[in-house]
Amino acid sequence: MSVVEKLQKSAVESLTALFGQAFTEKDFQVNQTKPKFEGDYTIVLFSLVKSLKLSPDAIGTKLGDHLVASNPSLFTKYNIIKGFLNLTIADAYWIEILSKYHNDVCFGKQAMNGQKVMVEYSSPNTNKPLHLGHLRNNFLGWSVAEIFKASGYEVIKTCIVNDRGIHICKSMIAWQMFANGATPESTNTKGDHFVGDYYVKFNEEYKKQVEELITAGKTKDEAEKEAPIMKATQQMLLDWEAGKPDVMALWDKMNNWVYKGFNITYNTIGSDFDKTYYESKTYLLGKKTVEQGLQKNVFYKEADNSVWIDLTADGLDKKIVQRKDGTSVYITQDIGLALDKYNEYKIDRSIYVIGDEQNYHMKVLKLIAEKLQLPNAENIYHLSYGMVELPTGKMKSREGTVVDADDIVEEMEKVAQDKTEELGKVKDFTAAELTALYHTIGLGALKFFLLRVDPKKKMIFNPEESIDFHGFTGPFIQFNHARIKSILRKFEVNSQSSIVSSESSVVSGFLPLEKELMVALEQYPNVIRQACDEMNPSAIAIYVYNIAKTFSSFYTEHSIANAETEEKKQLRLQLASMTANVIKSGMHLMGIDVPERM
RNA sequence: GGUCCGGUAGCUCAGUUGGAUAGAGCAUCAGCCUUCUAAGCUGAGGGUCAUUGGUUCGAAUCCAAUCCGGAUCACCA
Repeated sequence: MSVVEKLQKSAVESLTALFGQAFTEKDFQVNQTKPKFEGDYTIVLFSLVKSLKLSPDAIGTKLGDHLVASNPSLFTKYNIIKGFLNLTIADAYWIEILSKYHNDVCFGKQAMNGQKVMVEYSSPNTNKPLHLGHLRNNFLGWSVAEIFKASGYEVIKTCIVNDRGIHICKSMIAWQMFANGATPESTNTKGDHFVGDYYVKFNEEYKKQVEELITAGKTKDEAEKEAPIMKATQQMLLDWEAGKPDVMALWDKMNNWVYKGFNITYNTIGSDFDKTYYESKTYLLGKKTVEQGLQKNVFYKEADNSVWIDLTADGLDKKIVQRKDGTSVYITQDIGLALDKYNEYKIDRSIYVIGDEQNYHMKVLKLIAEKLQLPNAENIYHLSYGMVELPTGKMKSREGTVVDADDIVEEMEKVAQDKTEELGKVKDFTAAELTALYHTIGLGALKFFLLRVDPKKKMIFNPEESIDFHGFTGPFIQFNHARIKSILRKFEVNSQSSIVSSESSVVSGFLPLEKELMVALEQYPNVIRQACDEMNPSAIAIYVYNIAKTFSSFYTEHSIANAETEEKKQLRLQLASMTANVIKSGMHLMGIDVPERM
């Protein structure tokens, strides 16, 4: 039980004993006491005034007296200022609860809750490499999955690969036209970039052909429809759906190039999946669900044989779920996939990490799933995140303003290298150790940058200024971890060392910064719970930063090695050790490693 | 036009179910390395919380209207 929970429980008991009516913890609010006032936690008294018909001060005095008298081991004193009851928690209680928490939480001993959650993220297209927006998706999905794990869920990470459709055919056509048999190997190009280049070439050629046709007197619409390269692409899509062997072989070959490239990127950024779905397989499930929907009268058929659902009663529109030629559309594939996911894993919750541009689509998906009465339809959840934009607006591939994932990772590692060399603190590292360190710092900076913002909000990335390594950043936190580790090495404290016992004489009187650190450390489990409830890694990012910042102030103002007494030194070593553990654990939840030295 | 999301310091962002004098980082300015790693610490300046009205002991937070910005409303995925 956390300090706040304990306080709430005590206050409920005291109020009930004092006033003879039933109270719950919802009848009053508990906040952390603002630094300018004395105390650790504050009960806001205003909400009790009406039901008790007493002044805030009168309630506060009675409650404060009763709390201190009945829980002497928990509260030492109180004060009341303008309707706020500020309570001071006993020093010994901090030691006690921290020592318990030190064993429970820091080393991942969370009990499983028996629930299974699936997190789908990444969802790449196989016609172009990953960009900055994908990175936000990947980091978010991975982190949310880890936060679920830390909260006791069994987690299945999945990826749906969008490996079919007209856009894939564009790359294929362009390769046939312009490559002369070139391959990633022959050109020494990463597979996904290689294929992406042909996607770009397609668009260039298409644009050229359209302009030629317009010059020849066609309208824009006609030109766009009649451009030979577009016609060839549409024919290829039909051939693909018909399973024409040479088209299938080319498709297979080019997709494998892309997968090879993706795997390198995923490996670099630390994304991994327990299960990968391919749209080329799941789209076939569409037809079956449509038939079932027709039988249940959830869907209806138009005269031209196309199949629809009417969602106007739910405030949405009519949506097509199957074309008149019998082929399935986007939404139908997703329904099949949702069913498939459940059938295979019997999941309790299904999370989709997808950009907010698809809010409408996901709303429709969930609604249809519910109307079809698919198992667990109500537990489908769209974890919607905002787009990553440039200061000039959205990233546009046509204008060449897309920030490539591989490029940005490499750039961050380079910045980490420059900075590290400049500081010259790890000159004894081997080349391999240095490479690993640059990767840890560079990728850490990038991940922290993308995860520290509330997922729901769109965010702005300025490629002109590289990501900062100072202040509210990954490297700052990593730096503080390395600093602590340096001290712990010196005094041979390992992370398992037990905390100062509560009987020790050291427990009387903490410095403000010592207390601040303890209060913050104690909150870690609550922060994980909150991050899990909200599916929001930024709660972790903000928390871990605050811990690191508090430690940094502490470190500068007070010496650990030369503490006033041996007991103080032991206490500070323990606090430092726990801080390092919490930093490491919290950063891990965001997929960020912390170095021992930097 | 319908629906949804957003607007907090020059910039990027926090701000718990309404609570005390709205907070960080970057940038700017002034200090701090003989002492556990200065990727650091301390301090200063910087705000009409888009606007207006309402709800109440109390509103950045809840409600309504307005203004501005974005997303979406395909037999594309």
